[in-house]
Amino acid sequence: MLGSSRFVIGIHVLTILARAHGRHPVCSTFIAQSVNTNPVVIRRLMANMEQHSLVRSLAGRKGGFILARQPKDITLKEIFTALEGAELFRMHGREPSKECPVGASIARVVSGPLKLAEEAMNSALARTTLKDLLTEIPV
Amino acid sequence: MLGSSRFVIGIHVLTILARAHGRHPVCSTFIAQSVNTNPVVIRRLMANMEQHSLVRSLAGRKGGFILARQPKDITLKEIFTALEGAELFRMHGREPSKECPVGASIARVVSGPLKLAEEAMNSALARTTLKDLLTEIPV
DNA sequence: TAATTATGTAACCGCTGGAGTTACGTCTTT
DNA sequence: AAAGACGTAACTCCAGCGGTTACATAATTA
Repeated sequence: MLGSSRFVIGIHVLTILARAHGRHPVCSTFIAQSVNTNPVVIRRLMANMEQHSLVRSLAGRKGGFILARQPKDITLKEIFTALEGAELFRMHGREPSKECPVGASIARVVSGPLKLAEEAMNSALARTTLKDLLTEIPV
Repeated sequence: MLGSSRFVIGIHVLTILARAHGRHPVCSTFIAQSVNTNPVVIRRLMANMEQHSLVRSLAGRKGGFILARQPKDITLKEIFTALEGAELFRMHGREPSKECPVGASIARVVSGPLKLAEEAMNSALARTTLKDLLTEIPV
């Protein structure tokens, strides 16, 4: 299982922004109430998502967050990459023994199949956009 | 990223067993040296893998672990399921607010796409067997 | 211009889970 | 009966996530 719930929270947050898209910014306090967490937690997520050009922040009174792009152009894959990082599989904590033929080559041997699996997951995530999710949520 | 390195360690361990397949059991101490960890860590992994019929343990002197099936019939998908559990994505830690339309429906809306992504990853992992990995490791 | 209300971020705390280790009971072979 | 293997409990250490408070900074607006 993933180490954190940042991905699902990120989808939640961006779906809220998609609902307000083109109308008004949404502040971290409002979002935090929907997610049932602290506003600072939301702002920390937003920092990552702003770096990946998913959202923009507007400072000052009447500020908040808005989508940086159209809901139809933002996919779950991008959200995942922004919040969970590129690496899906955690490798050995300590270096395996180079004395053992398996230990010496396992990292290389395993990298191909794991990369394919990661790409398969990313491709699936890329098929869903925020707009897709929005259509399933009542107005 | 995944919460643990149990999956990659599991692949490592089973590859060692595949190399000895049909010849002799391998003890947890030997495996632990290759993985560079403690024998107990290995035995704990093995408990899960035995439950999923990937390995069998032989007690007593000259005991150890052997594959429960042929290397060509054990896929990375099974190893993943045995060691990381079925759930790939971690959901909200606290329940979202039901007052907000997004909070009230996000879990349901997101479940479909996430399940597809998980299945895509599993399908990719199912395409690699222990035998495939073995052919890439020097004798 | 001053009050209000946002974000940005540091700092700290508590909890959980993975991983490492020791210890010991049990089982099978020799 | 001794040796050497697994099974498992119990303990520790540590990293990372998530929650919280606090405060500097920025932009609106009365």
